[in-house]
Amino acid sequence: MILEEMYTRGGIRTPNASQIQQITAYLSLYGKIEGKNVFYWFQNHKARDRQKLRKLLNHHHHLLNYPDSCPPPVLPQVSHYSSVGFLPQDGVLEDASTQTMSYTWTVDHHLTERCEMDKSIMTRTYGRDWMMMLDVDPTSHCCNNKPLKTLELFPITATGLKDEHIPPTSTNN
Amino acid sequence: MILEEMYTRGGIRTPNASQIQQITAYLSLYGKIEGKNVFYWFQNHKARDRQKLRKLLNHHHHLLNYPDSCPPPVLPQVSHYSSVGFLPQDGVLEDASTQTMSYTWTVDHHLTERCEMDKSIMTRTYGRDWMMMLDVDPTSHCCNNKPLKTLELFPITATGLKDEHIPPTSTNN
DNA sequence: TAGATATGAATGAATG
DNA sequence: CATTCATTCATATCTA
Repeated sequence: MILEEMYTRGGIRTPNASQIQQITAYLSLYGKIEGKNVFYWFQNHKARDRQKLRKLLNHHHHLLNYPDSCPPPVLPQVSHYSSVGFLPQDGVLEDASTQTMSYTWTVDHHLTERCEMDKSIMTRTYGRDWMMMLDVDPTSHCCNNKPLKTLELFPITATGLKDEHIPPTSTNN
Repeated sequence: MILEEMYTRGGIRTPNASQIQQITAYLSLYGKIEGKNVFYWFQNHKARDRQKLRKLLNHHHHLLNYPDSCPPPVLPQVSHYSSVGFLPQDGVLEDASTQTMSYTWTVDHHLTERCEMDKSIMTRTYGRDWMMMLDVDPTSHCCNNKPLKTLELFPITATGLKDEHIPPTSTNN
């Protein structure tokens, strides 16, 4: 948590030897620790942080450039469901959203079929980072042949629980 | 990320069966997924969130009750080092010279200076030599012959280093 | 429910 | 800095 603070609030990304020494000295108050630990921590943290960001930007990129050519690899236009009551903790999701959401997804799905260069684009833009590719389910890239039956799945029936093997659903909320 | 959005921005913590179904249906656009996956995701996320918070609060508790009887279990008052130039990415870290935290750092600085035989070199090299410096624990290796004054500032009793042991004692729930 | 075990994710440690 | 590899964690899951 301390390092996290230094990283996030302090903005430290690549501490130099001197900084590492001091940080190490400070942290050693809590237990055995070496400079390399601190070094690796920052290196890993920065890398994974950046990776996360890139992933995000990549998806954002898709949304901006192919808003209706394929389903967003990750984030489904927040504006969509948020304005449709998708996010609200409550049960708005239950009724009202069903229709609207269905609509959105339907659209996405329709357009899905045209997205084939998706991967190539990704590769072209972030070729070196294949790790990002793992985000997309290979079996259903963005153009899987899943029928647009999503809508039909919505008719939610409380009974569906068992079928899904959903563990004890604390019906609270 | 979609789930994260729902959790954070949407405030969804414990989706009910119905919600889970819809979320699952939506996510299924990206690949194979079952309701239980969504269910578990929220369970995990919430649990981890709670745990993180608990830990944080616990530390704060320590800080508030034993401000000078033991080393700060976690965060060394952000406000302090942030206003003292502790965090800044640059090298401001070097000239720590202020209040509370400063003490620690000032002392640390002194200490680090003693074990600085090849520090300057690596600072420039940034190669294998650079890492070598990090391999040693500043408090126990090159400077272990000199009692850490820092410790005196934080009267650490015996192995107070690991008071952090907070096993999954999920007393509640 | 309390163990025992399997497993995905996170993260430390390296390597080139 | 991108990747890889090994552990650790925290469940998910199964069983008595």
